Amino acid sequence: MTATPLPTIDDVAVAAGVSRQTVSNVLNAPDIVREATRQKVRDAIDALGYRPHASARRLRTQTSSTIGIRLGSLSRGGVSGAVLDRFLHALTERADSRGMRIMLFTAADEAAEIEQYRRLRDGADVDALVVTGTAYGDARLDWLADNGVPFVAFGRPWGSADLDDPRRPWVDVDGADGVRQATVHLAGRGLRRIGYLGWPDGSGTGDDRRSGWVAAMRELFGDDGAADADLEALTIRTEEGVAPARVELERLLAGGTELEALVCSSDSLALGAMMAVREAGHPKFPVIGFDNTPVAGAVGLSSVDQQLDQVALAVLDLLMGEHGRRVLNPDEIEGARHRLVTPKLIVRRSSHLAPVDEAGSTASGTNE
Amino acid sequence: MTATPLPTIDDVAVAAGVSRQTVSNVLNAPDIVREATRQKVRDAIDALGYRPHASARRLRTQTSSTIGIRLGSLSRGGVSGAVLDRFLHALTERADSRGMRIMLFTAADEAAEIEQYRRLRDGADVDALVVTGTAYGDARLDWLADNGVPFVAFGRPWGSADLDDPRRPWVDVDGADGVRQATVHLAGRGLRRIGYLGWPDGSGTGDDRRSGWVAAMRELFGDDGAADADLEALTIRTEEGVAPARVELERLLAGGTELEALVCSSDSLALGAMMAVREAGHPKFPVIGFDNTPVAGAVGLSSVDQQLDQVALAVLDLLMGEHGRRVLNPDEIEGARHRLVTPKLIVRRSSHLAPVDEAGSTASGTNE
DNA sequence: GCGAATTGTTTGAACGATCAAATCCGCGGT
DNA sequence: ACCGCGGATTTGATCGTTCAAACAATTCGC
Repeated sequence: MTATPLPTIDDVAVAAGVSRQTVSNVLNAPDIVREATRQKVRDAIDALGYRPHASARRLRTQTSSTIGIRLGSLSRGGVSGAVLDRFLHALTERADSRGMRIMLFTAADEAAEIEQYRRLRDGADVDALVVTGTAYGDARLDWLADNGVPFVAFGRPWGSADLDDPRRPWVDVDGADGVRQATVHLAGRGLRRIGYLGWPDGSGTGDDRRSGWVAAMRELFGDDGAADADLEALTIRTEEGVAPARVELERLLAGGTELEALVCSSDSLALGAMMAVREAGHPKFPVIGFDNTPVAGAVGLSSVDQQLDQVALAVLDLLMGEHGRRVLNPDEIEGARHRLVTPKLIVRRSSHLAPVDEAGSTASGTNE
Repeated sequence: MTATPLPTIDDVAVAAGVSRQTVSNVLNAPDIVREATRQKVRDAIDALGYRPHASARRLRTQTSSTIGIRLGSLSRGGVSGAVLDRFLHALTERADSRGMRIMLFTAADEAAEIEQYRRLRDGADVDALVVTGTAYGDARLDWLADNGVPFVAFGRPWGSADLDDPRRPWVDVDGADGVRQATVHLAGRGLRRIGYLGWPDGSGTGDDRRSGWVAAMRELFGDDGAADADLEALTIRTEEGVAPARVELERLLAGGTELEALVCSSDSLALGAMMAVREAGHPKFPVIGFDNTPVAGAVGLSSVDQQLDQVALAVLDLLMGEHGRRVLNPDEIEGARHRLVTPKLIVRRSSHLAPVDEAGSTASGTNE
């Protein structure tokens, strides 16, 4: 009843009447072995149910076919935590189709994360790492670049002097464009006083998103309606989270406002805002979020989708080349070392929490 | 500029003036090496920055210190998909503290999943697997049990004749108890006609949850108020999802109902119900969900939390023993081969979407 | 038809660790 | 002194694979 030992490459070799190496070649370089032999070996492989032992191969090739990614701590959950989770799904699927696997790890802080990088690298556990949640002057990217560990950041390395630095490859979502799409969409419905609800200045992502709104407003209404002062008046800043957004909007509504619609830098903020305006008796006040989290779908909130599948695809392209099946060394690279993915506005029309349609009609407008 | 080769155990041995094996012992069985030698070796390890090569160790020990888990396809996302994601977080953290890593994989269907199991097992990629989303007569569990692959299911193997079958270890959340807690909580606020909104009969999880409500109603109101017929009348069944729940409740409300509160088998259903009753002008109608997803927190929906961290802990206990640091063979086990985790009701009091407090007071009631 | 190039296959060595058995060492007992 | 004993340390073998070089079998050019 004890498990039978798994067949090794030698068992296959004997069964097929060839040598070890020939079996190995059938698996790794089929084109250099003669057709007849190849078939003979394949039959033996099938007959024995042979599978190469991954660890042995890794030891020999010094490669793991594995990509590591940190799964942040539970605490940081929140509504937006879902973005990382969905990225993870997409990455796992895309990686699988390239013969790669995803390994998770955790770390309490930046230092611990770098320590994990070191362990994973030294133990040859991973061929490359995916870094998320990049911040100004990210020490993790420096460490990885300095130590020659292949990686790609999801999120621009904002602090870096040169975004084109080939040593710091990245993929990011064009937040500015997403917010621009949302703004243009609202303007297309005849709205003019479109506000922006975002985070305090200083976060790369936040500033980028707001810039899309600023650009759209200028483009749409020119300098008369969208002078700096006007835009500043239409901007609301608050910390991330449903509650902060709601409190902030309640205060604003209490004081009276001319706002006609709101574009937000996250679904959390959008949801908080929606709850506040709804409470204040404006059932049709349009709000658009960012991230297209499940929550948005559930409550019918229009939102900008990050196209995480495209992001995952781009990450792998950067790590492995267009069609490669192994991670490339930093010096084997060619072409651009970064990719900006264009997000997509998802328009929803739930009439209960955020009806964005004009006067009861269910007419025109994109929908998914 | 090319990466310096990593130090091996031999380098350390030379530096410390001892043999390979002694270095190995310092790492794996420190107690059998003399104190003085141990320190000498430790110093050498630090000086060289040595880390054991994981693949080499795995090849020799035929062990991978890795647990595999399937990450379902993107499509099945929805609000409840978040449960798996949060479990994954918890599992990763708990596993890390036991020296284990989590490896992800995907599979389109059950057959493909079993094929992946085979690949992972044969390649010695994983020591054990965690199976989620168990269904009646789950072929995956049969395969794993038959092939002697260590695993634990998250979710009871409902179809199995014998839930105590030691060959099919499982961990699950006591859904019945969770729903019971929710029901008792509502009754404690003076409500009597507490309805149940759940899925169609036939799903193990769904039937289990409803049974908790049935038990609580009987216990609370005896046979007079909670005869089978009464309970049936208070039960609403619909497919999973926000929209189905909402439609169903709208229909119910249109026809008039005596319902005073609602306990639901998922947050999605609860959210749909909440939207419907709110729309119908019952801002204080209490609703309680299940799963405690981020959405629930965001909209202030009371919900039953699955205590996924406890689930993760139990999974590892079952796989590795109480304090072990390696996965045990199915025959090394002792004690119960399953664990039922008691969930915890999280009471929220957002007054906007589901105010459950009595007449404006913010008084008694547990909160987290 | 013979050496040279070409193609296909085999052989020894290595990857970096752990296991199992052998060796070394100090010490107490007769 | 000698033997035996037990703990500390070392030595040889091994895990399953791929690399690099050697070897065998064809084909090619003239």
